[in-house]
Amino acid sequence: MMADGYAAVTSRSVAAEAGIHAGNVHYYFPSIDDLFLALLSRGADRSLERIAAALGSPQPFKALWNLQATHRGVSILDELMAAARHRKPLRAHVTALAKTAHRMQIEAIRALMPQYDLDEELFPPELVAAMLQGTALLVMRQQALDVPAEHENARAAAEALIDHLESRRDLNKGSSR
Amino acid sequence: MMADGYAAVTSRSVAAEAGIHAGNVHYYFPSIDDLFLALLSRGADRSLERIAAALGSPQPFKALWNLQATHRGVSILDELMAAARHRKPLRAHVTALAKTAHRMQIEAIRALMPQYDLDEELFPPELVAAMLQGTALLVMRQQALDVPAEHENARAAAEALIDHLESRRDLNKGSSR
DNA sequence: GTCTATACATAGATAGAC
DNA sequence: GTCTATCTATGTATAGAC
Repeated sequence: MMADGYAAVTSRSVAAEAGIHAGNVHYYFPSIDDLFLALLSRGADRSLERIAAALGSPQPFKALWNLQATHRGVSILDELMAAARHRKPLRAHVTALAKTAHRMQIEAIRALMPQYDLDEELFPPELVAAMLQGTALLVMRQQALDVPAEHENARAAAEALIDHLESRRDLNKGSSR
Repeated sequence: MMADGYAAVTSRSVAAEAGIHAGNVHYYFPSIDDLFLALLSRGADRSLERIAAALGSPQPFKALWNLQATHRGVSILDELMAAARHRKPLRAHVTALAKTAHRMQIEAIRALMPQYDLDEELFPPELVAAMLQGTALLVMRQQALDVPAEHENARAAAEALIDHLESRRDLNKGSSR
């Protein structure tokens, strides 16, 4: 799926990859959508756990960035979202996961905002979340498309900015003691 | 394509939509990839023109945001990028367009940076471009997935931030005269 | 230029042997 | 549980009538 897109995931291609025979795929996953749903639900739990862990870590923004700008699961969900556009049975499940992940982040970021010393008028949690996740998504996509040199600058600059925010947060924590 | 994903674009579905017959689609577009390529190349010129116009407008960041967070062409390119992952003939053309658009923006933003009063150490042009485009991409996607209320906050906050940057730029221009 | 008909390949899914 | 075989549907593409 990652190499050739969701449309390349067929009973036969999956069977070939797994070293079994095509009919057998339907024994475990009656329909192909069931296979995607299994992939999604297995990934969903892990994904939400990882986000929760990142949000509770010592450097939440940095951890969230690392998750969304480097983790394979993000690209898989990206592909599943593309698949959900023409596979109706998937759609509700994918959107539900996206919404849950979104709300988790909004609430956690809202609680963290005071520590990061950002103007909350200009940077409400919804925007911070969208900027963080959106920038990560774009960098991941550039990486998939471009020659390596193209996206490295953006990635490095994003990490430097986040490190800057984290170090400012550390200062705030120190001064509030 | 926008409603059901690129995989729903078939000789028959296109013919039905156009009110003609399936074989006729292949008369104009020998293969389906040719159809996608035609769509891409027609969109590419327009798209680059629109980006150039935005970058040269009185409020470049705002214009770029409006283009990338509201324009239909962005979603089409998004879908074509998904298609390019498993349709090899498309891949080179899609990446070429993405690269060209990317470089145009980087160069223009680099020239504009001094006016926007941003710390260029923290915000190099590559990062500004990635944040702007990435945030727009995410908001567009939220809009496609969520109930309307979900993405409105992020969109409104992004626009307020950009308006803030634009007004600060106007002040700089005024004081430099 | 548009239609009908059709060849060909591949996908989804099921049945039944082993 | 895994295999083979097969049905059915759909998509790509071509040929030839109108």
